[in-house]
Amino acid sequence: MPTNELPHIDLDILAGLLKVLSEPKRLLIINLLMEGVQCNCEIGDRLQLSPNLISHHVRVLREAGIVNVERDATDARWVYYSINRQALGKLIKTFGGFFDPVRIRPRHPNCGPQHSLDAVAELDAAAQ
Amino acid sequence: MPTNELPHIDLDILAGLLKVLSEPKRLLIINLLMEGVQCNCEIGDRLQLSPNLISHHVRVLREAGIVNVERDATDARWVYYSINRQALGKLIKTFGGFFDPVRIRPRHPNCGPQHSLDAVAELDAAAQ
DNA sequence: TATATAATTCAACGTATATTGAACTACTTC
DNA sequence: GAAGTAGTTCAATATACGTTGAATTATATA
Repeated sequence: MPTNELPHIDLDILAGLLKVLSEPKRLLIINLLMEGVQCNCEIGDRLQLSPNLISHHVRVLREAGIVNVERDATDARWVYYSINRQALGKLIKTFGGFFDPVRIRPRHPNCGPQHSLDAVAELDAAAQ
Repeated sequence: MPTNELPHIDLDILAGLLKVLSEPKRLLIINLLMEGVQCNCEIGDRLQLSPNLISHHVRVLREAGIVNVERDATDARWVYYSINRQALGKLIKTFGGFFDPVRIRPRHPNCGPQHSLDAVAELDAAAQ
């Protein structure tokens, strides 16, 4: 009886993604990238963070598929970060799907004192 | 120059919420609660978790405002958990607002070799 | 070739937190 | 009142991870 399970949502993967996004500085970096900022140095200036710390956070974001990284064609010392649009779209779709309040079903106690009052629960369910 | 900041989104608070949700077992608990399950014991049976561990995770969810807790009226030993619909609605709204791909603006390098090509970038921006 | 620069990698540290078992609280039932 | 039950709290442990400074890599310039 798999009841109301969502199709194709691996909660371990979702948890991993959310963990990546649960870091304030990473959210700040994402916010800057969405504004069009792109290189390590400017992020460092705007957020007052050391380059290696930014590298660390961007690496986490990149490995999660949220951020793309590419080097400048004319001067390969510079690296440009950008948001992975597709990944972001998939993310909010998965997130919104799992946490959608519409999924919440009426209570159905299978133990405790309320268990014997199942009939009442059923009425409750019918009434929504 | 606050550029493209979202209105009324505190990234620290959002990060804190996502951290709460970045735990696989907590997502499993939320999933069960959405299915109508409600008491500690059944969650323990379904997820094979010890009662104290469930208490811990539910406490985190409760303190984040995601889960409601109430005791049985006739037998106060039993406690019923439920999802806070309103909190969930606000959550997906905030999440979807912040990570919405529509927010992604064209790159605008303020440093690096591309910086001198600002005119090109402006054209890019105009072309969207 | 030597120096400078942008970014990454590495090692070390401190903190936060999931997990576990035991003790405890509140309540019910016998 | 004694025993049992549902759940919580506590103390201890282990692990994960953000942060820092130093070392390293790769590239460009003088």
